[in-house]
Order: sequence, then structure tokens, then C-alpha cells
Amino acid sequence: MSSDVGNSRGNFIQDIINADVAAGLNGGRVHTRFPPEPNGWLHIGHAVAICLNHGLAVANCGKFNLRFDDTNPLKEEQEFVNAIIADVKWLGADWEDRLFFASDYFALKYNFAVDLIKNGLAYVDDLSAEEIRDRRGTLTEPGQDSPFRNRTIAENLDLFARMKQGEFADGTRVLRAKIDMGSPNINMRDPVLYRIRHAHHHRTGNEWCIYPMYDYSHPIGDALEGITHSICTLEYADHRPLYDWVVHNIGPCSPQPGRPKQIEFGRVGVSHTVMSKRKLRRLVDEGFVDGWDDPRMPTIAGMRRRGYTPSSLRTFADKCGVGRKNMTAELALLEHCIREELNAEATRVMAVLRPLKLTLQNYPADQVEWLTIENNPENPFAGTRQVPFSRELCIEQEDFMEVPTKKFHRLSPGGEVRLKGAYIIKCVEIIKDAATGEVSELICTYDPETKSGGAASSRKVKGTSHWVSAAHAEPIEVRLYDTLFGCENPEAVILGAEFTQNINPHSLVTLSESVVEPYVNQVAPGERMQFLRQGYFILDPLASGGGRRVFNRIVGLKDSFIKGQ
RNA sequence: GGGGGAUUGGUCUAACGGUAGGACGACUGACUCUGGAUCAGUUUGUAGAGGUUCGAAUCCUUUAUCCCCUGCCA
Repeated sequence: MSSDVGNSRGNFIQDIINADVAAGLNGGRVHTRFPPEPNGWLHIGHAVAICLNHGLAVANCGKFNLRFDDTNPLKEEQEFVNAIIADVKWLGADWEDRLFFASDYFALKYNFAVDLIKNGLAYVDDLSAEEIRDRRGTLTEPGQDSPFRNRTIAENLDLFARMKQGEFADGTRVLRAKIDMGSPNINMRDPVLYRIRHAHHHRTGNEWCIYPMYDYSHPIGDALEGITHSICTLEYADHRPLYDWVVHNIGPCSPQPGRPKQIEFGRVGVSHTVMSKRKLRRLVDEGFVDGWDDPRMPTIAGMRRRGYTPSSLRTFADKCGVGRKNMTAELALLEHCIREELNAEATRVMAVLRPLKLTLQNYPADQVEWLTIENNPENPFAGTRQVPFSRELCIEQEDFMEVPTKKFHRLSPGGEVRLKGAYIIKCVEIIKDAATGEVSELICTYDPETKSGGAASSRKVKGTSHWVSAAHAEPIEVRLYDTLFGCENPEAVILGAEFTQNINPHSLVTLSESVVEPYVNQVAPGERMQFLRQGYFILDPLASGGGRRVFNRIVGLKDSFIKGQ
């Protein structure tokens, strides 16, 4: 994975790693992990976290694990496990043979909990959830000890074993850490370690009816796997003392030397979209998009379908950097990353999205020339291709203006334009639809002396238009995607308003009359290319098939003409 | 007088007591058989106030603002 992340400077986590390695901590090892809960789809923010963790491991000759945090059987499903595995793999973060589940360690975690009890560090509490809440205190007031806090070790051991045996109903008892109900940090006020849940787990089935809580489970998973740097988001900073408490009190438990440490970083968001699972779910459930992998969604699956490459996402993650504050990157940065990559690699193809018929009066009716056009001016090694040219052509409707504005460089009555890779033409007549009055066809003449690459081809005209030979035009469907939301921060709404009110009604424009040169016949599903002057497109493998070809616009080209209007 | 975190141009990020730099965006111009790309240039910043120091984005004090925390969620 390409990455600046691992450079010895420029990122506070790498600084910490450098210091740890220099101090000989963990035997000099670096081992990170990505710990998703399989209860939803991954989004661009997760992608950044994956790249961070994996990039740090690679940059420091370390290892990277994928571990599912599946400690809550009520919310987690195998379907999400599969989707997340596919996403992480696609991104290029390689966990090799280290795919783990928090549930892999349920038995070990149980044994550690028994040890905690034996050491007087945990107790079974009979209080209800509500009673526990009432005694937890508030942000400004300390909590009160539970009346069950000082049970004997023997009684705790017995009760905890019976919790495991399934003797008690959900919610009737929990195992709590015995720390400090007076702590100013609420997480340290005797946090719940285990709760009773008679529920089916996607991996352990009905083997367990007690399940560990995140704060207890996560540090143990890290310790067992020999994780050295447990990177998580900012909101867990308050949990770090508890993380350290668990790691300290279970003692070293990995065959490898060292103990994990938690490091928090600011999550990354992107402008013009929403990121919370709840909001993304609403977009799907309420039909604003076609599903979790809709190309307008900021999910990894959506972006993959949209046409983003894994490397463009990795570049984006690198350019975002890492800090200790939550940030929102501009969508423009993301778009820059994919444009930069595709500009260097994508084959240029001529597609006419909204066709306007154009006839060359003085061009032989039965003649077809196969013109040679470069595949990518950025890359001479990309070679050339043959494109058919004939009397009847299609050009872009927007490349003709009956009454041209001052800065318009393309066809207008009596005006000239260069047809890309072909001839300079002149518009001599406009044919309008009798009913609508709209321009339906242009009659032009071509100048045979101006053939591209020819001896007299050096004459200059103001503009160049792309085109497709009508007789050779291949029909395609084009989906022009724009931002799902019209504003930078869709969540910023006045009180009582919904973020969905900021949805951009034009986020998807479908064109079914578009045409493209015959090159399309050799394009494989999933292949990306540039439609000259329009943007970068991908042949959508999911939407295409059965003779139907659907192209998604990944991102448009920058256009200083539109901006100047 | 609860705890934790943060504050560098429009956005992100670097500078670790020694010239505030980079990226993206924006704007100019050049060039162009893609109004793309490329090239050249311009623009905007250390939240405020004190202090320490020869010298402060950096250390200290203080103010302000923003984010997170009272799940048997993660």
C-alpha cells in the first residue's frame, strides 16, 4: 500500500510508534488492527481508519489484523461480516491469516472475569438497569455504591457461574468491575463487564447467554492478539483508563511480549454527505437511494460501484492526515484523488451524451474513414485506436448555440469547429423541428484539407468537439451522479427540520439516448474510461448485462467554462 | 471550581524554542485538436489577552469557542 503515513514524521501516531520502538516496548513490534462491529456497512470514514491501521503496520514492518467486534448478538449479523470482509479486501488492507472475532475469545474472557472476581476486582450486581443508572450519579455528582458491591468472592463466583449456566433471566444480574463510584470519569464508576442475553449469536449460536461488554472485551482481544497500538476514535479517550485497567488486571496473556496501548484519533468525514449509520439507514429505508451500494452513498460499497479505485481512497486517506480532532474533508479533495489517478490511466473515448444530428453536406454518402486517435494524451504508451467517421454524425447538443455567447467556442451558425481527430467543419444550415422549434439537425461542410495529422492540418479554430459516427453509434445508458446533498453540511438544519430536506433532487440524472464509438464493444464490465470532455465513467457491472450497457459517472472533468457562466 | 479532547488561510495538514511551509480549493495568465491535463503566478492563517525568553504556533497563566462522556451499544 502506498503510504506517507509511515514516514517518520508528520503524524502523531507514528511519533508514538517511533518512541515505543526506540524504547524497545513490545520487543520493538508494531501490530495494529481494524475492529468493525458487524452491524452495518463500512463508509469512507472507516476506509480512512483501515488505511491508517494497515498503513502504519506496513510502514513499520508490522502486522495488521481484522477483528470483528461481535459482542452484542442482538445487533450483529453474518451478512455484515461478509460485506465488511469484501470491503476491506477490496481496499487492499491485507490481514493475511489473521481474521478474528471477539467471540473467538469468549471462553478466555470468561476465565479472566473469574480471575477478576477472585482478585476482588469484580462483583455480581443484582440491581436492575434502571437502578444502576440511578446510582451512577451525574456528570457533576459522584455515584453511590451498589448494595451488592461487597459480596464475598465465593458468592460472586457462584453467581457468575450460574449467570453463565443460564439460571437467570435477561437483565436480572450483571458482572461489574469494582473500581470507583466516585470517579469523575463516569466510565470508571464500576462499569458493567457482562450482561445476560439469552440470544442467538451469529457465530457461537446458543453456547453463551452472557456476553462481555466492549470496554472489557476489546482490550483483552488486543492483548491476546499481541496488538501493540490500538487505534480508535476520539470518543474513546474517556475509556482509556478503563482499557488500561483491564489490560493491567488480566496481566500479560499473549505469547508475544508487551501490552497494547490505546491511541485515539479524530474521525474523518466528507462534505456534502452524511456518515452516521442511522442517517445512512434512513436514506436506504426511505428510498432516497437504491441501497447501501447506491453509487451516491459514501459507503465503501457505494464508492466501489460509483467507480472509485482502492488506490484513490488510500491516497485520500493519506492526504487527510491524522489528528486529534474530528475533521471534515472537502469532497473536492476526494474527487481530486480519483481524477489525478484516472487522468494518468484512463483511455479517452468519445461519447455523446445528448446527441444532436449533424450532416456533412459535402462528404460522400457512402464513405467511411477509420481515423487514428490517441488513447491518452497523458501517456504515449497507451497507443491509438481507430474511430469511424462518416457523413452523418452526432455531436453534443450543448456544443451548438444558435446565438452564441461571447465566450462560447464551439459551433454556431456560420461558425467553425474542429471535430476531434477529424476535420474542421462549418455550420451552414440549421434544421428545426416544426412542432417544437428546437434545433433538430445541423447541416455542415467539412474542409478536406484539415484532416488531423495531415499536411494542412495546422489551421486553428477556437474549439474542438467530440463526435460519434451515427451509423456506428453504440447506444448506452449514462447515469450522471452528483452529490446526494446540495450543501456542504447536510446535518446543519434549523430546529425541527430534517437533514433529508437537503437532498439534491438532481443527484441522479439518467440519460438513455447517449451514444458512444464502437470502442465500447471491447470494454469489460468494471472498466473505467474518460468520456472526452465529460468525465470519468465506469461500466457498471451490476446494472449492465443482457445487451444493456450502463455507465456511471465517477466524477466530472473540471470545467472552467461552466464556472465562468 | 465534573471529567476528557481540541483551536494554524475556505478545507485539511506541517513546523517539536530559531525564516509559518505543503496539499486541495479559489483567482490570473500561458499553452492546448478534451473549455481536461500541464506550466507560471496571486490570494487568505497561528482564537483573544497576559507572561517566560535574545527569540514563542510551540513553554506558563488566563479567557473564549467547539467536540465527547450520565447504554446491561460499540
